[in-house]
Amino acid sequence: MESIDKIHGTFERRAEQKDVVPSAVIKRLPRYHRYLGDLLDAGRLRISSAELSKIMNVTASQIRQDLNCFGGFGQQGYGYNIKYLYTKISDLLGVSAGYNAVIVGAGNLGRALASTRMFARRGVNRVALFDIDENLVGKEIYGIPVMHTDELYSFCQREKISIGVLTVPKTAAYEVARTMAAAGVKGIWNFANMELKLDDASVTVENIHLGDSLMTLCYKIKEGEEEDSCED
Amino acid sequence: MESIDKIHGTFERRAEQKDVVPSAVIKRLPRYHRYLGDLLDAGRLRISSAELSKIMNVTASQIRQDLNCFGGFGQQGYGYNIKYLYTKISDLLGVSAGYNAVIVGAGNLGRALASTRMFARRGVNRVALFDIDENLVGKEIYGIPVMHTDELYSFCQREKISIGVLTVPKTAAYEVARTMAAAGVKGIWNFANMELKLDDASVTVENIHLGDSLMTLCYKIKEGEEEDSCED
DNA sequence: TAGATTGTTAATCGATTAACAATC
DNA sequence: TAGATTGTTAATCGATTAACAATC
Repeated sequence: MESIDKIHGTFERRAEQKDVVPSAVIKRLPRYHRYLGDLLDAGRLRISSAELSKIMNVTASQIRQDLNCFGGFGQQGYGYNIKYLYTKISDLLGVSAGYNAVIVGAGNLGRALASTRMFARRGVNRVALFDIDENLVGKEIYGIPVMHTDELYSFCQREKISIGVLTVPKTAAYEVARTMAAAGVKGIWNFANMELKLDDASVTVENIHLGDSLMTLCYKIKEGEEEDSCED
Repeated sequence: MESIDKIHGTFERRAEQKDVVPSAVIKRLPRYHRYLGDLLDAGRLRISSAELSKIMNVTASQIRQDLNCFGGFGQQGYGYNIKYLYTKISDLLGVSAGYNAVIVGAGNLGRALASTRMFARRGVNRVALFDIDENLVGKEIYGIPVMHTDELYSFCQREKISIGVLTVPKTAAYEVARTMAAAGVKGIWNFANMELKLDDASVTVENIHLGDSLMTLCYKIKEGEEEDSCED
């Protein structure tokens, strides 16, 4: 049995965030979170930077450097307590903030997102779907009520919605986004295939560009083909 | 009227790819492609690195540096010919290779992807959907035939499929991926919410982690909130 | 205590920006 | 020609890796 209490005491004392966290580190946090979650599911209690580096295909040095931006999470001679580390990264990423989200656009994509456990796993509550299709309004999809987009503004205000998921066609994206921003929504997750720019600096936009990813895949395939033929 | 012929002659002479293209540049290419496409749609003929830098929110220096990795695309005193640049980047990214793709998993996500013009715009042909649901097999979704997953292997072999889009549940992902790899598929676009690792080095995997993006959004929201309260 | 493994400094590497000569 | 703007070099900045003393 591990002496977890003792270790935690040590952790708590030292855990202080450094001045500025490099953006390169922030970008890697979700991936750490994912792998630590898997290790936790597998029943693992602790891990060294060396072992984690093998699993994640990065250098052990980078892992230690990264995790140290937020204060001493590890313990010399022992490694990292997985549960503790997972919780700390969750906190850092705002997973435990319990944000409320609405999904605007109940088409295939909106429904695909609504159906997953992605939100719940990250502490985000999907409280409603919105659409302009009268056939859908009033129904439930995967247990989530569908409301008319006309009600979006008042609903977001009333229910303290922090996250708006945008799965409407490009043409409607700006209007919906501005409505949500005006109603106090703090983050927009934009799937509308365009770079959404809002004047309101208090609203964060995360643009998803699946097309870019598809192009990167094409590039890599093409690269592979060229390498094959480079036999001189 | 622009003297495009003369400029193109010059371009062709100089357009030689440098030794190694930094991965940071490759990552940015799809974004250049997107913006140049928009400019093209807007009927623009040419653009300077200075103007493009304003639109794209990057430095003009970076644009010139990036585009120069592939040879001289621009012309001093003139700028860049948008059409020419767009075509060149398309070629670099493999858009003009005309790859064939199948989508495996005809659920909400598979259908959402099938319905978009994303593939066509990037020169990728969606030739078939695959599912194990007998109610769907034999039907068409958005004009694309749905076939049974049992036929996946022989179909990919016969129809020279280069890209496999994976929108099946996590549990089925590895089996489907290995089937496709064995049938000669060169790239797998993986939406199965897990890091797919294949032994076959000739197959490229592009993992989509929407959850990571959602977490990044949560982080940014949390950041914004903290800034507000930092008024000392 | 001895072994293991972190935290942290210093060295290296790569990416970005600035500046300007080349040239259209 | 004069003005504009690239291509390219050099300077700066940030991120990664290596190494090892600190310490559990």
